[in-house]
Amino acid sequence: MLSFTEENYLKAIYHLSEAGTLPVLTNDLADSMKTKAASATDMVKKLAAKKLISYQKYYGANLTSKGKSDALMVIRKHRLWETFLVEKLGFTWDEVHEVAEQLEHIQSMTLIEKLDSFLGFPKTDPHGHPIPDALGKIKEMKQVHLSEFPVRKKCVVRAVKNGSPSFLQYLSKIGIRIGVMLNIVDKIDFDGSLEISIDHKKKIFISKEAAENLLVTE
Amino acid sequence: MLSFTEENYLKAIYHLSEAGTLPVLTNDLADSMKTKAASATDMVKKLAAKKLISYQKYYGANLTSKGKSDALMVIRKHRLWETFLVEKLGFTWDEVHEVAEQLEHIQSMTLIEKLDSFLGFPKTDPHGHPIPDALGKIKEMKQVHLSEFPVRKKCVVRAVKNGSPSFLQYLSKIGIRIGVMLNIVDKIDFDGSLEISIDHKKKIFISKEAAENLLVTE
DNA sequence: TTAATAATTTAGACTAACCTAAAAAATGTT
DNA sequence: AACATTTTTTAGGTTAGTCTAAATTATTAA
Ligand SMILES: [Mn+2]
Ligand SMILES: [Mn+2]
Ligand SMILES: [Mn+2]
Ligand SMILES: [Mn+2]
Repeated sequence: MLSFTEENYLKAIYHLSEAGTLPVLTNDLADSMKTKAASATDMVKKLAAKKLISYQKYYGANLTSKGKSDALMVIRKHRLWETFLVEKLGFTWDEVHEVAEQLEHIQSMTLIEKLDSFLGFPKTDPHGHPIPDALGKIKEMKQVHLSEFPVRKKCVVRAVKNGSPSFLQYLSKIGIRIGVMLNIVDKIDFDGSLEISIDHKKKIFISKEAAENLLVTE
Repeated sequence: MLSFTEENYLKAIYHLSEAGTLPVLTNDLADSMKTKAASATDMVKKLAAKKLISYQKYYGANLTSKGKSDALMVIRKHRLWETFLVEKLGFTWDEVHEVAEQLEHIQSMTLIEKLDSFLGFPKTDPHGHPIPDALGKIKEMKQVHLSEFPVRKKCVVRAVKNGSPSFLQYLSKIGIRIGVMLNIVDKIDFDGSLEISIDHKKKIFISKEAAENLLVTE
């Protein structure tokens, strides 16, 4: 059985290999875990000994298929709990991540399957992120960053990329939620900021950085 | 902030001082924590340094008022989660304890208050045990062991004393649940076993030990 | 009231996860 | 190709929680 820490490292390696390039480098892993490179080295050695990653000195780490499915199970739990907190307990989407970081480590298959059923087998979490199924299969969605979307063509917000509380609170404040319809009215060359309309109603300017953290589809 | 282990020790000290005589002795604490006396000694020293218990060498430990309220908060969480598992997720009463042992350590006051509200502010958990309120106040119930109850006088099952899965499964099998009406038809002098009727219907014999672990009221 | 027994504490050691500082390897630059 | 810089690993140490074995204190019995 894995410790909380081992589970957190596996999840971090998964997310880093999703985002960046393979293999996952020690310094990136240490940053992501808010720890030091020496500690990350200790842990990758341990995970490699458990065959959850393949690891070569000075080269980096890659999840094995066992490691990947363990990581996906932690992510499944995290996202199901976030969904529970929002849908059933009335948390807002900016409050749930921290609590889910703890709940994702509860050890009980029965619990997570019953929770999934209680929630009606949701496909995505409150941030629009896909929830892996009981077998660890995750449905990749072909979404594009709002910053790359064409001007004057309506799109729907599907997910946030950066899920930090401050970004989520900002989105709530300006009326952007999952499912909302956007339209890029104008793109400002100077700084890459966008003038957008939200649900055909109010127009507002958002920064390039904000637009890069919104995932949309047609 | 307390570690999982510290919380578990505090809870054990609370339950031992509830059940037995004060102060709580090292060996009893070690047994209850399924560890060794030397480890229990280490921990009582630490808890005493944190002013959660008073402790004198060779004498034993008593909770301070801070220690008691911390213990009661863990118990509140444990019992609310057990209630959630049974009421909302469809667990049976013999399955929930182990999972609640993990869930009781999740750190979030907001979470537990929202959970309480979601459950409709339950007063007791699935085993009939009282749930401390948000201030740590616990409502003591004047219940009596079925083994001490008079013959041929109807009573209602309010709680189980021993909550082990095997006892709970046995109770389910013979149709004893919280709220069921019992009547002692006969008391067997030989071994203290009881012949009882359940809900005015079927009659059955139960052992003295079983009767000592059922709490009833008139 | 002394001796035997039981309970408790101390001593010393282990593991997981972390740290800092130093050494080694890889990478970049002239 | 040689040197400088960055990245990564190793060495050695810390803390929380555990253990076994030995020492100490308390309790019971002769
Ligand atoms: Mn999250
Ligand atoms: Mn999420
Ligand atoms: Mn329980
Ligand atoms: Mn209970």
